[in-house]
Amino acid sequence: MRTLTRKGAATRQRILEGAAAHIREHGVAGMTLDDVLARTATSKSQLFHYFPDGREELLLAVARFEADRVLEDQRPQLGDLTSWPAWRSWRDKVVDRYRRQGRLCPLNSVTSQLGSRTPGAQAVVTELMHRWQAEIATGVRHMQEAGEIDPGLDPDRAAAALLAGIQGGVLIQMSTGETDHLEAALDMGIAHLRASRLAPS
Amino acid sequence: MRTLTRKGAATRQRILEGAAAHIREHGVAGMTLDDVLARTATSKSQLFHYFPDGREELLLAVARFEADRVLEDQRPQLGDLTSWPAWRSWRDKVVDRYRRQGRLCPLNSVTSQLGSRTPGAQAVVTELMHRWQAEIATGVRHMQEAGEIDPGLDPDRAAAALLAGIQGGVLIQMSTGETDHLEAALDMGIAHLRASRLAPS
DNA sequence: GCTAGTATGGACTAGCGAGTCCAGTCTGGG
DNA sequence: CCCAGACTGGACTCGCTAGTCCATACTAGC
Repeated sequence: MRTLTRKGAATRQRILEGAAAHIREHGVAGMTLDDVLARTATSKSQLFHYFPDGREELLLAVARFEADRVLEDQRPQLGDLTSWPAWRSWRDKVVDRYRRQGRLCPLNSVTSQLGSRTPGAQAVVTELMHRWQAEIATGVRHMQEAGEIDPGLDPDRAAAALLAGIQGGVLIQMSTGETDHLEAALDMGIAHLRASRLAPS
Repeated sequence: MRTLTRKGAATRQRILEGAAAHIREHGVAGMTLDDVLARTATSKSQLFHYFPDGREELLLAVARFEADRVLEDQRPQLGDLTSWPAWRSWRDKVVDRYRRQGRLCPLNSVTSQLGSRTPGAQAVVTELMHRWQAEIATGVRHMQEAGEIDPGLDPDRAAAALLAGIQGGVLIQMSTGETDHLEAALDMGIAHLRASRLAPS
């Protein structure tokens, strides 16, 4: 696997995306290597050729793949939180994204499977959270500069709280199937930011 | 298993608690039936005697066991959210509980393992969330009656948002090991309630 | 202290699924 | 056109683990 030909890269990608798709449908526990092979019309030797450490390496690759999608799916809104309508638009996009995704969260599934053993999975999630939080915080700072949010409010902490609300909303959705909590958390978080200018907390 | 003698009930309980303990330490994926047997000094036949459906039934029982603990661990504060210091005290208790628990969340672990297959696991979590949210909402109503929270605010929705923040904070803690997000979410949620009287959102 | 039902021990099975291996095919640079 | 190295097919091993089975030991009510 030192060098990949075009054909090889394509096969590797096919396996990766096939695994990701299967996990989105059946969860990690419901994914066997043979499932992926059948679905992607590949063979054992190919899988182990491109992912020498087997299942674990594949799962980690899927985690990275899914983590990248998360922020991308929020663009361009996430990077442009410069007005209240923009915040609203972002909020709607987040809700919509997770409503579409349904009850299974690939990332949560993967990380809770790989668990604490491998540092890799945790690292992927941690980095995702940091980047996500940073982008929200940037939005908060924009609004502070525009005089729309109390300048005394800590942008990182506000972003942390908002992010936690999103995560929890999605988590609850996985059990209930409803996005009520996600929406409530986002709305309350944003409402708090808007209100801060009037009544600093 | 129609009737249990005292001895039988004790054995069943030992198995259940042993499984719960093992899961808290190693996660569901890291739990095999033999692990539980070794740990609880019981035999296969006993396990299947008390949990005829085997692993799945045991896991479900553990889920119920853990779900019960969650709310109990927040008492008496959770049931007495009648003043701002009481809210603060509850907030501290929640943070402390999850800080102690560390990076592994048994419930999340179990449900994401049992996954969507069995309706049981989802039901356990859903019911826990409902009860939790209801208790928070009751606290909000108390404060509204005391004139400490804007009466125009929807208590259930506020409780939903706060609950989502908690869940997300805990989820993030599972990756990062830090309770920062949990604390930020709780603090922001409560701050928003307090501020609502001054500046209704 | 009899006996019906409960509790327990532990060997055994069966099947799944990850990972190995080797033999054969393709590809691209020289 | 040649050959080193990338790519592919698929049979095979092997460990692990859930679940079964039967023989035995206990217990409680009568």
